[in-house]
Amino acid sequence: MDDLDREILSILRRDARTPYTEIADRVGTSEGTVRNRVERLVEDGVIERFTVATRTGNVKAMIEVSVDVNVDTAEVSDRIADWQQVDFVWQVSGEEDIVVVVDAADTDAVNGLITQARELEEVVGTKTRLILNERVG
Amino acid sequence: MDDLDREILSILRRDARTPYTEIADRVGTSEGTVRNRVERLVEDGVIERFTVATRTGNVKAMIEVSVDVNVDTAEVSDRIADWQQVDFVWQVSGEEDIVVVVDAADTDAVNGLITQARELEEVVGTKTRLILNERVG
DNA sequence: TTGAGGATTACGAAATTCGAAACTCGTCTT
DNA sequence: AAGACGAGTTTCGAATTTCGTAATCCTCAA
Repeated sequence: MDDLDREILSILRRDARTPYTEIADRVGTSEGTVRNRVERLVEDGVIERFTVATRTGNVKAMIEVSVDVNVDTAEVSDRIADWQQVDFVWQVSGEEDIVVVVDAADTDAVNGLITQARELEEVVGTKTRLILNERVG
Repeated sequence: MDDLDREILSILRRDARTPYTEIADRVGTSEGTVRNRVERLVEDGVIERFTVATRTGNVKAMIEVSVDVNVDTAEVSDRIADWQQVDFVWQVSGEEDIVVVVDAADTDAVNGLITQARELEEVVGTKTRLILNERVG
């Protein structure tokens, strides 16, 4: 992981469809080198996957979920991850145990998801933040 | 957003480098249609961007940042987004104002980022959660 | 100096993307 | 009912990108 790798990653984070040829021009090397590097980054697990960031709805939100003690947090996370409109589920340290990032049609839909979470046996509380704006690093 | 769009999206979420030709075969249509659809999805903002999910370090964390009143939160977010190791910066509603998702080499590096945040004039406090596990919806 | 191993570059072939024209199919108008 | 129209789809050749592989370059150690 040298600076060249980091430059390539930063280009791919912003647009993963940038051709190797263009990346090569921008970082001052050859297409083959960019290709080798990207292959190695995937191989090493630095690049977990090529994907698309979507916004199918109009509202994104973080729902911080507290679960009861003696609950299998991983199992609850799995169930939540299956819900439509859920982008990510993180198990986290701190006051709450699970953070759910959702992409919903509107605030009503967010509310529905919160309700759905609170209705789970294992869940003892939720705290929600609307995501007003997103930047990529 | 019909079922065909959703099928295409679900393929791209798993591997955004899947060629149009292959997507077309898998969903039973032509390359041109897949191309038109993807272009429209990007146009409409359903696909925000093509990107790579990375894990350059061993620790991911969320740093919740509170800024002073009368501070331009967007501007602070911009500055933070430029830091190495930062994946996302969200402006959020709720107790804190900004959530920073970072991907760091180790807990020391996370600590460094927290310090860096707290050293900003505008920042009045931070609260950090380690991300122990991530699932995709 | 020489050789080995790894990274980089070069280059032709294969695959993919792209632009644009042709086509399909339902709907509206007369 | 015929014709016109528009949105979406398909087709196809050209341009671009990716891919496989062989040659070259570098650096370090003996």
